[in-house]
Amino acid sequence: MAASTLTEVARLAGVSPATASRVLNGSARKPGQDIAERVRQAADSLGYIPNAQAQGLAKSSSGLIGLIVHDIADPYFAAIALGVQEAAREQRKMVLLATTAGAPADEKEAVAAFAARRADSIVIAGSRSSRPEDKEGNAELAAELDRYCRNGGHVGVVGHPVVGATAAGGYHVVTVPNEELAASLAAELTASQEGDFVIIGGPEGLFTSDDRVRGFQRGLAKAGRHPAEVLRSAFNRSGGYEAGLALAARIKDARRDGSSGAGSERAGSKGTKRICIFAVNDVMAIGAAAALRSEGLRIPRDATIAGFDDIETLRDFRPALSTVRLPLEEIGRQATRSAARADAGTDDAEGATSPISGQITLRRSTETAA
Amino acid sequence: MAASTLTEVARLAGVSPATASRVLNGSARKPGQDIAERVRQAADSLGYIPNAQAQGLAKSSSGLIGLIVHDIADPYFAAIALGVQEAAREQRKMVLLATTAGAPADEKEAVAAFAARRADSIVIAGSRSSRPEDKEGNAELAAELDRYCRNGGHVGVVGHPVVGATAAGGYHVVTVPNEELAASLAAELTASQEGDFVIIGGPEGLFTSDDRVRGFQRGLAKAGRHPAEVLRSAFNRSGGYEAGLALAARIKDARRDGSSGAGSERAGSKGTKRICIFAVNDVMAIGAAAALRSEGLRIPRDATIAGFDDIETLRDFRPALSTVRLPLEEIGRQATRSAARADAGTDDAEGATSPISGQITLRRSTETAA
DNA sequence: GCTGATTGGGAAAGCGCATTCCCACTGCAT
DNA sequence: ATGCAGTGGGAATGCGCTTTCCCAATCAGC
Repeated sequence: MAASTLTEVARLAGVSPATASRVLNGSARKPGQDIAERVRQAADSLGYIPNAQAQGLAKSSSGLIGLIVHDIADPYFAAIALGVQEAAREQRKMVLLATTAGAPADEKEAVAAFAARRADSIVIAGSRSSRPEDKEGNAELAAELDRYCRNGGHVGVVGHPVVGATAAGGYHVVTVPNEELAASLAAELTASQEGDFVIIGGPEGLFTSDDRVRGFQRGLAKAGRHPAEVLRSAFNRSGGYEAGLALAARIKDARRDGSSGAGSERAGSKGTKRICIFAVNDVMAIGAAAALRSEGLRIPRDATIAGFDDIETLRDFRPALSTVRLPLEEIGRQATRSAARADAGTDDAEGATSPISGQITLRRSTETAA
Repeated sequence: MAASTLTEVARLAGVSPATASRVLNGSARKPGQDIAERVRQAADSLGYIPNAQAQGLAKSSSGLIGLIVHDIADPYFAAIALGVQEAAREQRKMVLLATTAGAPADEKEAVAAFAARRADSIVIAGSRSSRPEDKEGNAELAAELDRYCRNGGHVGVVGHPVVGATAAGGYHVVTVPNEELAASLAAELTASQEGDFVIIGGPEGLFTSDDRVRGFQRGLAKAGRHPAEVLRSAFNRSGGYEAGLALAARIKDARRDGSSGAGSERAGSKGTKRICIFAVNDVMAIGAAAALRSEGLRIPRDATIAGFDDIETLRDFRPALSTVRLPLEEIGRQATRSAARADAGTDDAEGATSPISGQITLRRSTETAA
């Protein structure tokens, strides 16, 4: 038994397909009460479900929102995805998910697939990169996105504008003040941290990471500190772990070198106060913390550490992680809404979404009292 | 500029749409080399992207896989989603995501939406429930799923069969041996835990939760322990937290009552050894642990605790959580594959996926040495 | 009671593609 | 030279729906 069609419903109700269509799927013209009733009854006696593909073809709009993330299992993206999902629901649309591991080539492919499905809008989360090896991929991605926009699509971008995008009206970026927030974080930290700062960053060229690094350095400079050394590794937990391992070795070395003095200074003498680590995201921070711990170092005793994002699942981590809270769900919602609003032709200035802001959240991992 | 169509490409290449279709989208008939080349050039000079909706309409298959989860931000579901995503990619399909908070009514709606989009298969993760208030919703959900199956759809179910499903060939359940694993966990725990066991479960009627509770009790019984008391609360972190708060109070009371004796016994005398808490999933366990900690209790000193799932993001939690490792990604993959295989008409017995198994993983949170 | 405006329903033309059917042509064997 | 299978391309149909256009019937206004 194949799914029943509008025509069957119409026949059963004794009306034309046109009329059936008008009553079942909101049309401007409302058929008479009696007829409408007949059609409706016929419809659910047959268990009629409209074929969205056909509807889409006819109306040329699909009710689909494409979402591109690096990794849906990463809580950062999962939170954004939840927001997107909610916004989609408001618009009575469904979301098509693509995970790309951040590879521009895959992202391009995803965009093409979304375009093929005539997604009404697409939301692209996850940092763009400007790494040389991604250059070509980025260009293709931008071209694909541009084409999508020129064909009437709208894309909501989380964070940074897409590199090389030229289609004017199609892009709607939700700006996340990564740099400012990182600067503020640095400012607050300098108040309590006496030792040197070290930054664990993602690969160079990853915008989100670069912004946060830059902001943090700026904050340090403003506070009269010298710039932090920057360790680069993968933008995930294991990246953080690796960097953490390197730092652990260094901390231990420093301690050994200076261990001649009395035991009053906890992290060696020689002017080397306890270092403060800033990892550009929470997941990396957790990885780094795990590495330190595995090397017998304790936080905040032997080193302090701060992250970024304030991932909900990680809030129960101990010592509680100092970080910058970002309204991830809201970010996802806004990206989705802004793209949709433009899609609907509503004036973008009207009901513009409030700018994203974050909140410095100092917790145990950077306490210096102990 | 609207997206270009097959017809335009054909015209530019000087061939008929039929031929263009044959060369651009794999058909049984392969046009000649020269013509194929002409068409392909025309296609990408126009930036042609096939309209998947139209293709779907014509072929009546959409290349879509519907995925239903309770909450994509829950790491459990996120991990499954990742597996589904991977399997979808193998099949060159895209996944449509729906989050339903576990409400059968929403799930029914999601199924209908998937059916409307003619999803080739749908994967439904997240525990079904048999709670009385969900009864009606469940029936409707089952009806909707049945209808979807009768219309040729295939559904992959994670965990428990859908209640009330009658369509024979359409369902493919990936069985997770929750009960057995919980029993094994109990068995292993009884070896080291001397005190009473307490179970923090989800709402009664949630299959996953019920299975784990039942299995755990069975394991206890087998080891000659008396059944654990079962505390019920929400199947998420805050549920665990609440229950944890209640337990904390109880532990403190017990300790106060028996605090007359010498300080050698850590958790009061009076025969009340330190209790062992089994939370039916990791997230709840973390919540409970947080509650205990907030009440000044320490794990495993004042109480031990174990979870279930071995959520990756939670592995860095300290004390490390004893739990049961479940191959969540693999579960997602299998659910997706089994539904797809049936869809493709491949013999299901052939290349049948290996049964899911878990692994008891004891860590610090249940250590009794300290 | 007649005209013009309005309403309410149906017929039909696509939306973009796959696919079946048909036809012209080639190459081979007879 | 003639017939045949085989090959490669095009015409046409239909997937299920929306929407424009058209037409009959109703209503108001004079």
